[in-house]
This record gives sequence, structure tokens and C-alpha cells, in this order.
Amino acid sequence: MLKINKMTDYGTVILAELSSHHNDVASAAELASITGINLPSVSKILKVLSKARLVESSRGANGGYKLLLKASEITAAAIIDAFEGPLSITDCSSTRVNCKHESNCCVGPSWQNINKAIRNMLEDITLLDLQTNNYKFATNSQFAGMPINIETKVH
Amino acid sequence: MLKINKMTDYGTVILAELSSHHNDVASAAELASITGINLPSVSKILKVLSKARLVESSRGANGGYKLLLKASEITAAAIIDAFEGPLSITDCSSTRVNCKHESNCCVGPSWQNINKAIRNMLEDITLLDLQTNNYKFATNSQFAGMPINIETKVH
DNA sequence: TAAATTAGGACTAAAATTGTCCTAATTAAA
DNA sequence: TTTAATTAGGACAATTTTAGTCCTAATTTA
Repeated sequence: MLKINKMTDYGTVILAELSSHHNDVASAAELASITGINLPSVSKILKVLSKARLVESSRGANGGYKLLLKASEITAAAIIDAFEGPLSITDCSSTRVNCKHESNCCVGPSWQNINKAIRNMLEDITLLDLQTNNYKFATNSQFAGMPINIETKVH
Repeated sequence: MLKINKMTDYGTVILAELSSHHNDVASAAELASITGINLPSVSKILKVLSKARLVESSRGANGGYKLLLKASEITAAAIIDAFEGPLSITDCSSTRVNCKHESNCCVGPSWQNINKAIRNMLEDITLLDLQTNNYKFATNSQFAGMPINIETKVH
């Protein structure tokens, strides 16, 4: 259920590797060799991460990439956004234009709420958490009864 | 980010529609006509829902489908499971066997935690919540205890 | 028996994702 | 100043996944 793309997963592995290089740059070739991910994909992923300003690149001999932020400052949400864009859980939850079922669909707005909840969760998790595997997650029931109330208005 | 399939979304619309039919059966053709979703897909979706034991079918003239559970008993997690299987957020988070990057990948287990967190959340949301759009979700610590009110305009 | 249904599955079409490759630009070092 | 190493950008192909179509069989009601 709710899979992230392979590229996002690879991207996380690469970021994690980069974070252990501190301020040294690592080239795409090096990273491919260390992680075992094929070089062309590593290159492509690094370009995406660079555009998303999660890594910084330097060209030329001895060039390569390094993190632009600390592992504790890179959120899972930011990583997913870099690769998958700010897409929504359903096609219709970000914009309802062009939805043929508009008038019959009474569930879209709620998927949208769920989407926000997942997003909030992912914004709380950092690369450091992913690396140290110490993310303590909160389930809904733990919070049950708390006065958090997100309302969505339609029309 | 983290999209569910169109079929899952359609499935939810169909379940929602069925729930308003109480104990009357509705045929695939009727449901297609009401929801505006193409008939072959509606048929396919109903077969999936039937296999997942979320709806019950009766064949023959005047046959059709009806919910096997109340809307308040059908969880978002169950709906997603029916269509997408118990897949994980990454390929490697359900089982790590056959992962080429196993030895280098230090992030997999945490995606798995995230996956569980999302799943727990979805198990707390029912079709009834989706319909009435009144799911009160708890997000992360930064919001804990705060009365939040986000309004989203749709259409 | 005829008509209306679902069951099951094969198949095609479309879309999204992943992987490959090329050329240009940049930089460091010989 | 030349050469080698490297990223930038993007076109393209291959693969996989998802969505949609269609057929035949089984079942049920009238």
C-alpha cells in the first residue's frame, strides 16, 4: 500500500551515504560504487536532489556532491517532494478541476485530510531519524481525544 | 506524493454509494450510472470488493451488490488493502530478501516504521468518516494540543 | 426458457517509472 | 594550454504498472 517510488528510496540511500561524508564531496561514480545502485540512475537522482537544493554540486575534476543541510534538517517530506512533487493521495485531492465525478464524489475531501495528516507526519521525520532508525511514531489512537480538528470546507 | 490508485479511489466512491442503499442491492450497471464511472471498471472493482469480503454479491436477475459491513466498520486501510494488497511503502520494507543493496541500506527499517504509522492511521478511519468528512486526525507533536482549523476550498 | 446478472480471466491500451545515452559546460591538474 | 574528470540537461528506450475492454460460463428470477 502507498508505495514511494524506487527513485525516492534510492535517493534516501544516497543522502544517507552523503551524510557520512561530512564535508567531503563524493562523485556520482563513488556513490554508485558504494551503494550498488547503477551509475546512470545515481547521476539522475543527484541532479534531482541538486535541483531540490538538498545537495550542492561542484563540477570538474574532483567535483562531486555534498549535503546542503544536516541530516537532522532534511525531512522525509522534503525527500519525497523532491522526487514525486507535491502530489496528492488521489488525483482529485489537490485540484478538483476536470474531475468527471465531481458531483457524485463525496469522499475526495477526506482523502485530502488523510493526505495532510500523512504529510505532517513525514515532516516530522528527518534523514537522521531514518538513519538511526529511532523515529518514534505516534498513531492516531495515542492522540485520541486531543482537540485537533482539521475541517475541510467544500463548495 | 504517495498516491493511491484510481481504482482505490473509485472503490471508495462505490462503497460510499452502496452504503446509501442500505440493504437493497445495486447492480454494477446502476452503480456505474450513478457514479459516472465506466461500467467495465465498476464491474471489476465490485469483484475485487467482493473477494475482499467488503461487499456481498447476488447473481441473476435482480442481482447486485450490497455492503457486508456497516460504513463505520469499513476502514480506509481495508479499502486500500483490497485494491493494493498489503504492499509496503518501499519494495524492501516488507521483506528484505533479494535486496541487492541490503548491506548498504541503512534506511529501509525506518521507512517500515513510517509505513506502520500510516497504516495505523488508516485503520482508524472508516468509510463513514470519509463520507461525513469528519475525521479528526492527530498529527505531530508540533500541533499537539492546539486547535487547528484549516479550510480548503475545492472546486 | 429467456433475460438479467455476477464470476473469472484473457487481453489490449495507456500511463508512469526506470534505465541508458549523448552532448555541452565546467573545473582541476598535468 | 591541454587533458581528464566531472556535473548539467535532456532525449530517448525499455520496462513495469495501471486502467480499461471484452468474452464465455455460471447463476438466478420471472
